[in-house]
Formats: sequence, structure tokens, C-alpha cells
Amino acid sequence: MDQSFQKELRLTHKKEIDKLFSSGKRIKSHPFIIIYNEVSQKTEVPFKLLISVPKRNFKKAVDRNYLKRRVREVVRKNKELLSSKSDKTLHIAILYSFNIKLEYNKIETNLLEALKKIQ
RNA sequence: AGAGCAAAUCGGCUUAUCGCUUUUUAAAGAGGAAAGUCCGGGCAGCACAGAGCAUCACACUUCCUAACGGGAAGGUCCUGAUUUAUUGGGAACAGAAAGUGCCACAGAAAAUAAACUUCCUGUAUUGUUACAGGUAAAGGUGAAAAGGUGGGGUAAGAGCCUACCGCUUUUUUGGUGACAAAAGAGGCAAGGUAAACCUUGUGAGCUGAAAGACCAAGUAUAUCGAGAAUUGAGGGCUGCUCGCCUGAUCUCGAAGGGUAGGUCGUUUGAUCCUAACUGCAAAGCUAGGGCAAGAUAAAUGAUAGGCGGUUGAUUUGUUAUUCAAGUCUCCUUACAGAACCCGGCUUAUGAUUUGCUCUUUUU
Repeated sequence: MDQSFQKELRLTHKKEIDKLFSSGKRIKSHPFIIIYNEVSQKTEVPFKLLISVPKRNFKKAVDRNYLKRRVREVVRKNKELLSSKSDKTLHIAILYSFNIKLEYNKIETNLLEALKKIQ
């Protein structure tokens, strides 16, 4: 099974990010806030992802890197949850809005629950 | 045994699976502080007739360095230890006889000295005492009281005189120098504070990779209102003034239009490692070898083992408090993530070793 997670799957353009934050739907699922929006655009990828850990919760860059890597790892291993839609591209932002560092296992279970709410 | 300080070294290695970034498709991939952004430089752009003022930084000496507010060696002062001439630690260490300001409380007096209690002399008075003069040794206050101690001297005293010490100053000698030593002179004049203003000396053009160069895409030197202007607007010389250069548009408001993507800069450099030589050292120099992350809403990760390290327990052997081996268990970590690049400083922090200091226990 393909578990790769390439650069194309990331949301990088500033315009697209602004649009997502202004018009996307929000789901709160502790400890995450998920913002998503379906865009009818011709792209080769099924979704584009943005992971964010606010600076005010984690002052040190090491902690922010730790959480972002773990969230990305969970998404990479469960890509098929987001790949179900066929002709549209899903723009999605995952915000970690909690001020305590969680273990990998807890992040995995909580995030999977949150992602299921989208469907 | 514990704590503190200083110095040195290290900051794991490896296999499998699934991934990420770069790319020559086979390899490589966070640190000693990558951190704070506190100094210094490279690099880049703008400026580069000049003068004055202001501002900022630094401040014992010599040296190192691309440079520094960094480092090395040394001097002076303060301070701890003992073996009393050695050694450890500390210092915003130029100027207080250029000027101005300040010195709380206490105290008589806090700076052109002064005179509370004393001491001494004279006059008045029965006496207590009062007045005038001399004096600054004694008392008391304070962080600090106008050289200190001994002797002489005196009515009592005073550098008034003298010896030693201190201070100021001159000369000589030694040292590249800070400075040190010796000899002579002065007769004591000069309180502290510059981490108060200030003075002196030295240095500094401004900005900062969001610098800057190029490519691609796209547009509106457009419209309306008000004001200024070839009788010099505006701009530049970078905080200000003078002065100089340039020479037709500029300022404010209203309502709007477009872009915000990529490449270079960017990792071969005051580079790293090893060895010899020079130097007390910081460091320099020569030879040989190496190429070592380049991301950009920002890669260097996840899971499971092994080695190694380590906490505790236990078994066996042995010189029983020691050492070695095995088994089980725990952890695999502290501080912390490159953002143009270097040299420093500062701060954070785990382990080991060495040295010094302190505390406790045992003998």
C-alpha cells in the first residue's frame, strides 16, 4: 500500500490558506480544531493538508516540531480516510489547540476520531 | 558521602519496515549551545566636495586578530589561604589641583572649615559663674572629621620642631610599556561621588538577506477635489546647521486597479583534521589530507529489536566492606531545532575525569 506523503499534498499558497480560513467549515474535537473546504479544481491530488501548532501554546520550536511531526505521521498512515472523494480537492487545516504535549498513541486515537467526523 | 567553583572530554552507535528533503540515483541530512540577538566582521545596496555642532561606544600596559566591547601575557589596587613568599579569587583600573551639582540620619561642624563639652591665660566676682582671648590634643556623631605613631616643645596646644611611615614632587637606574627600586627635596597644601553632569583621548557614513540581481505574469506616468511651484517645488549629502549638487513636478484627501510566483544570492570558507616549526601564551606559519544539511506555512521523522550506558534486585566465584561474570527489571534521556555566512560573549543543560574550597560521618 502506498504510504508516501509528498510535497504536493501540502497546502502552501497563501491565497488558498486565506480562503480556507475565511470560508471553511470548522469542527472542534479535543485537542484539535479542523477546518476544511471542498474546492472544485483540477488537481492530481485528493487533498491538501496544513498542520499548525500555535506559538502561544508552545514557546519552544522543539515542541512545535515534535507535535507537527506526530500529527503528520498519523495522517500519512491513514491517508485513505481523506482520499475517498473523487473529483474534488479537499483543503484541510489541522490546528493543535492544547497546551500539553500528548503521546503518539493519544494523538492517533483522537485525530482519527476527528477525521471521521468530516465524512 | 554531599554541595559549590574552575578546566577538559563526550553529547550515542547500529539493523529492519514505512516515510521526508537535496541530488551527480547513489549517497548525505541539526547543535555545543543551532538559543539570546549582546558585540565585531565579511557580503550587498545607497551615499562618498567640505566644515561645525550633536549623538553613540570604548578607557592600566604590551601583544594576538579580518575586526571586536573578545582573547593571551603582564602591571597596580582590594581580598582569602597558608609553608611568609608563594598561591587562589575579584576590579566600568583615564581625569575630583577645569568647572557645576550632591553628600540623607546623626553631629558643634559635611568643606572659603568650624568650635558643643573640654583645656589654658586674662579681667570681673566671696563663691558658683560670666565675659574676652588662645587652642584643636581629649570626648561624643558618622560611611567619611583636614596626614598617622613615638619623642620634644608649650600657659594649654598645634608639622611648631624631629624620627619612622604615608603623601606630593625631582633625579637616576631597570623595563618595549603599565610600572618598580634607590637617592634627594617639600612641611602637608589635595574629603568622597564621574554606575551625577562633565572634561580628555580614541573610534564610528546609513541600512540589513524582507539586503540585492534576474526571469515570468500583470497594470491605469489613469480619474475627481484642494493646495504649493522655474520669483526654484521637490530630492540628495543619512540627527541638525552652513554650504554644495540636481532641476519640474510635488503634497494631502476621495473612489478605485494590479502584483505578492520562481531562479540566483545560498553554502569552498578569516573552512575543518593531522603533523612539524616559531612563540611563555593567545596565535602564526609550512606540508599533507577532507568537502561536511541547504529547508522556505520551513525536510532531518515513526515503530520494533541489538550493542553500549545506567537504576535497583539477585546468584556464583573470590582476599568477607573489593573485583569479575550471569539473570531479571528500569531508562535510553538533560538543555534544546539550522533560516546568508563567520569570530566572540552571555545564558540553559546530562554524564565522566581532574584540581580547589566548604560541610557531615567514621577511624
